Amino acid sequence: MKKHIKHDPQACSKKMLPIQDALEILSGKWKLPILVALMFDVKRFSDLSKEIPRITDRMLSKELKDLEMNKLVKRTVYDTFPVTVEYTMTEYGRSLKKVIEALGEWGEKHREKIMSE
Amino acid sequence: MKKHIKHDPQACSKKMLPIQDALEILSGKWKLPILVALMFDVKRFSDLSKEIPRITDRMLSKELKDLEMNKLVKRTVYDTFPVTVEYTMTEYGRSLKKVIEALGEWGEKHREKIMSE
DNA sequence: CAGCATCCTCAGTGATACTG
DNA sequence: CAGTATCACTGAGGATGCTG
Repeated sequence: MKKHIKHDPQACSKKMLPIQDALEILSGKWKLPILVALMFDVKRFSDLSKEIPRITDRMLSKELKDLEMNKLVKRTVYDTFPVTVEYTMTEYGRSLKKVIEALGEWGEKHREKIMSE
Repeated sequence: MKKHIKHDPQACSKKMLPIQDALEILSGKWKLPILVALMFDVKRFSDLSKEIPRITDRMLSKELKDLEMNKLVKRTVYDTFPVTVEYTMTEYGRSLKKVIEALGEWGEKHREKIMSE
């Protein structure tokens, strides 16, 4: 029933934009590792650098800026010498957890599916 | 309480791989538009080409191959002249719908959040 | 310590023309 | 119709060295 309904591709495109926003925010090689690293603890720049294998300072800096712009991560500067900077996942950032879990669960099943040929 | 629990970054990395698999499968400029186009209807190559603005044949072909490799899409060739090829979303492909919806819902809220500054 | 500036490489994508 | 072949371009990301 209702097979005659026409699915407007334009309407679909409107739905697509937020999906692509979300994908873009998680896209790139380092966003997820950084978010995971900040999921449980506040970390400093050098902590993240050590904890995330092979990331360069340049990329860490750039990705943290992106995440900060999207309000997923908060940057706090302390007036010490040399300066200390702490990165925290915001409460809003934690709202991504559900999405990430959904991705993870599907990915898990996908691994099984593909491995079993 | 339980603040003293140490969160093993190695354990986290293991969790991360399937998440990144899922992200990779949806990554790129055209995967989502193609999946959306096939969500409700079987389509032929030229249908998809028309329906997805600005996609080139080259990319359409490549992305369809990727999706087929991941068993999200099925390719059926009909022995007509010239040949006819149909692309269908598999049942398995539909299992992505929940994930995509999760992304979409978060993306929706994110738009509001960012727009409201 | 927490980055930035510079230069470089390459995978992803686009443009165009061609084919079974 | 349903692609493939070829070339060209761009931007993500890497390497290295420098700085407040």
